[in-house]
Amino acid sequence: MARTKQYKEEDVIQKAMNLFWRNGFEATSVRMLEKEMGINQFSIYSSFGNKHGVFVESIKAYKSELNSIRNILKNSNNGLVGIKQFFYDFLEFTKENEEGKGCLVCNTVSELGNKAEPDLMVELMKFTEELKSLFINNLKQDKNRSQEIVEKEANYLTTSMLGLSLGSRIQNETELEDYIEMIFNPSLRV
Amino acid sequence: MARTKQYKEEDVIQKAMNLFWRNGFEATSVRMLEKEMGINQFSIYSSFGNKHGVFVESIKAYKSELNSIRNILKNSNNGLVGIKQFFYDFLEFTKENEEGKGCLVCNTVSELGNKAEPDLMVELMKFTEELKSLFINNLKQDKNRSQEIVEKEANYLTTSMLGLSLGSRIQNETELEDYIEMIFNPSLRV
DNA sequence: TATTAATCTAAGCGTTTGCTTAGATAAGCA
DNA sequence: TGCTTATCTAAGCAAACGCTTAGATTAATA
Repeated sequence: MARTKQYKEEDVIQKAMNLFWRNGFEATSVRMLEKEMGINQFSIYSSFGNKHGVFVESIKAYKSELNSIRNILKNSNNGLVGIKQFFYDFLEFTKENEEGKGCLVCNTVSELGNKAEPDLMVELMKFTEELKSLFINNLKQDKNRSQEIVEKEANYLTTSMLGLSLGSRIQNETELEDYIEMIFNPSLRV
Repeated sequence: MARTKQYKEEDVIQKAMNLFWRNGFEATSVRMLEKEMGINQFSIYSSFGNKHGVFVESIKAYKSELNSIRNILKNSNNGLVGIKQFFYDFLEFTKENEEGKGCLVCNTVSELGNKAEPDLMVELMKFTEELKSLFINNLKQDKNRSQEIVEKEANYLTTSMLGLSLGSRIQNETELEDYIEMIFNPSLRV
């Protein structure tokens, strides 16, 4: 028969993901991927088709990387407290290995916007929707909330996560802590 | 003597800014700038040095474009009400000419992060700081707020603006309105 | 051990990138 | 009107881009 692969695709995607996370899609070249993934361009293209294919798989890997903190939220049954914890967990998550990377999905939305390829767009949207539904679950755990207000609060929390992602890239710890604390213990009212 | 310029630099920068706003820095090529600005590459380079120079001037132009709604906030003396109005004004601003562009400064922060050239970074940071100081001014207009809480609230509002910018690129009107309303009329509390 | 076929290396494909330059053009002063 | 000189056009530079391909290598089967 024939020769066997000298790498596991999940291993090299993990490395590709970290590169995309640091640099974004456009600013990451196939030559850079080659070095970081530790395999030749031929192998990259035979395994993933093209650069876009590597990226889509990286996004999927990112989402399962996020599963650890996602599951903490999913398994919590303490309503808002669990959501607040998720905000702090997420902030820690963005700082692992290297600071100022933010969230890969949010970064991608910002970089490509509505110009993302359909299959990629699906992955990005699923991310936001899943987040929102997790928020809704936990919001419902605190009784005496109407369906209507839960929906509004979930929309608010989802967009707030986008702010946290972008904020984590340029703001200091105090500013970010003030941000999270103010979300869950607000003092503003018009 | 010699020939005179056939274009005003402020005019062509305005057009460059719109292109950068739609596409981001990397995804905007000098050939695209050439067409959009209506002048030859030679003129671009003799007027602005290089692509980066065009971009820095575009960021400055963007900031003065934002002056109209910035001044509404600056001249307001109704505290939080003025800040809330600014959030809505900003949302309208991001939709002018074309939807889903977000805020050029926020987009740039997301694209380049801490890899931005120093002179560009200065412009980006000035933007955030100025925003924060405007918020502080208005927060102080509502009496019985301590200096300490004003600082926290300003940090919160600044990061919230980042969320609004990114949100404006992917979320619908309802989600965005829920977001703003919840900021200024919060129902969450842990 | 010889055969087979997938995986490897490395060179190279055509395009596009940011930027430069030689020569044509034209505007103001003598 | 003729000279001067900055601005224009358009061609072209090296480097980097995403991607392909020919040929060497290697592991599993017969």
